[in-house]
Amino acid sequence: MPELPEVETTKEGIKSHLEGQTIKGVTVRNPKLRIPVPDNLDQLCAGKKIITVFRRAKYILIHLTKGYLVIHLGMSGHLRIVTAKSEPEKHDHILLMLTNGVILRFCDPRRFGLFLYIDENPYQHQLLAHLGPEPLSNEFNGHYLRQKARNKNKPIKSLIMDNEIVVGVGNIYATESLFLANIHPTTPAKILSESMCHVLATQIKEVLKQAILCGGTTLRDFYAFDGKPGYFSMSLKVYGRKNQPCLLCQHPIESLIIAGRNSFFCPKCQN
DNA sequence: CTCAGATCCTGTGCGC
DNA sequence: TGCGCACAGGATCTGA
Repeated sequence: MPELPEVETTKEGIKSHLEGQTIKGVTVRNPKLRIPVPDNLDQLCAGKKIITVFRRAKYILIHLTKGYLVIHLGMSGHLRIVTAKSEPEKHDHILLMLTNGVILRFCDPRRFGLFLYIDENPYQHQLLAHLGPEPLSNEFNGHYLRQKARNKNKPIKSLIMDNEIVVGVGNIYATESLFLANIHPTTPAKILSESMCHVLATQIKEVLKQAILCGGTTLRDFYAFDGKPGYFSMSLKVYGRKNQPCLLCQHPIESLIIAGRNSFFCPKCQN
């Protein structure tokens, strides 16, 4: 489900409900996630205060008076702010209860997500230590992308979805930004000129910014902290539009599997 | 090292 | 209406 805009929307939504509050306790209803939830999570969290809530890549980080919670939504996860009387449902695996009666609920049907506690600086943790730059930072630009692409033979779509190159660009936004940049998704990364890399980096930033403004993309199961969908799906230009006319030239949109992921493109506009 | 493919898991949506 | 199959927004591991 979530790419960077959805995670950003979630983080922004829960932030004000959590910061400054104290954790009463944690209920783990199902610890079986991509990495098992620590079985002493309740002891690790109870009584601690939440200092800040922030995001790095697709991870949501909760800085406690001591230690951090590291949350990843995987493919199908979402977080929701609810009140104590709200009954948890089947896939609500973790309930983080605050002393003021508010509960943060972690729901993840496919269980590809994560909910961990770490003591150390999260940026040094195994999961985050090797991540590339944030796509909306100045560090990520055409020159940087060209340097990373120049010796890579793999499709440009796979390159921009590689978290060590740039974080947060998943299948939808990789597909959309390549369309906006007029670059065919299977183009070997190394043949892209610096100016094409500049256009691509610019379009990645644009499409992510627009999606964040819309509250993310809801295709099927993404809902924000308050249960509302994201509206960027209205703005998708190629994703999911196989056989429909290209919005620029009317040629039917085609699809291809690239590195196991469905990819949509206009063969005329993206040559 | 580089890249493609399989894999973890459940729900949904489609075709028969 | 019911059933089975293909597919889904991610990330990591394996092996060619």
